[in-house]
Amino acid sequence: MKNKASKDTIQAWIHLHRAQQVLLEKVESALKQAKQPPLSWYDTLFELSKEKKSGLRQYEISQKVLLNKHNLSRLLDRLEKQNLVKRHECSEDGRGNTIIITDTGIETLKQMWPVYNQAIEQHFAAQLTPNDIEGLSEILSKIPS
Amino acid sequence: MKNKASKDTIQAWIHLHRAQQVLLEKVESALKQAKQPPLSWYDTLFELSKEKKSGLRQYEISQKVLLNKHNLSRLLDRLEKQNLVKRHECSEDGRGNTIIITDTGIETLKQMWPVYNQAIEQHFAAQLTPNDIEGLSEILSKIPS
DNA sequence: CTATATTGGTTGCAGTTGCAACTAATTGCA
DNA sequence: TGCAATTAGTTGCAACTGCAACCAATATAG
Repeated sequence: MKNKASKDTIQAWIHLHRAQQVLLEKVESALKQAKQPPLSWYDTLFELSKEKKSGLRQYEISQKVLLNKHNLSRLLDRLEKQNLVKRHECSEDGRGNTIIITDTGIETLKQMWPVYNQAIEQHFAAQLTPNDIEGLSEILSKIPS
Repeated sequence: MKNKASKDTIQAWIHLHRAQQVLLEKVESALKQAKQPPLSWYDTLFELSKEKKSGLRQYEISQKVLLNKHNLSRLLDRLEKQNLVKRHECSEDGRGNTIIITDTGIETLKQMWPVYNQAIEQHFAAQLTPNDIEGLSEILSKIPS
């Protein structure tokens, strides 16, 4: 197996690393400026909104948003304190709980989206051609989770 | 100005976001497993190693590694405590200091690189074709810092 | 059916980050 | 020159993250 990355690879890696760092910073600061919660709240609420009725188990959210269980548990504490989600007892598994988004949670999502969306458009999409975007998507989808 | 991102854009954004999250996690955990310091140390030491003789001012490092000054100052505290860098008084500007990498710092960099390199190769490059890599690089270089 | 291993989730602690306030030196401009 | 504005860097505090230890419930194996 190859284990030494070529010059090109390193270059691409650096660009990826840097682009993501820059973009994340812009998105977070756009959210902050609009007095909205951070991106991680969005990601979590978004996953929950797709299962509005049945909710999700913590380990499911954890996989989807790539947050380890410790931090997710505490993120949910914060979300719950703001009434954005609610922990319900889980009938099939006495250890766990089912997380369900509240109406306030849905509302928050709705308020965050335009800010998030606008930041993506401005700092990401506006810098690229439609072709670039399609290519990027295709290439990056090959990286396994 | 457009401010609403298309479906394709969002898809690409999600892939970018996720790929980077996954890759960063793999690299960090490879470093940790090899008992090496985190990536941010590498980035900083690397920039300093390019100016081994003259060193860099904190604000210069800050721009290069995209770390704000508060955090950089404390990162340097940690590096200095490990004797990887040294803060020298700056003759041209009494407020600032010049950071210079030590031999131990260079050594650390040398030890980290194979681990880092191998992780990039395995989790990133090995998943893509050379064409992908070149394309990715070209596209992402358009995102301004 | 019991003992053990595994899994889902929480908690305490130490380390890191972000923010705001601060000091000190430098620059700019009247 | 002399005073306000800016810049370089540090520090205190609160929030967040990672890690290890932990509890409780379920799955598994003898």
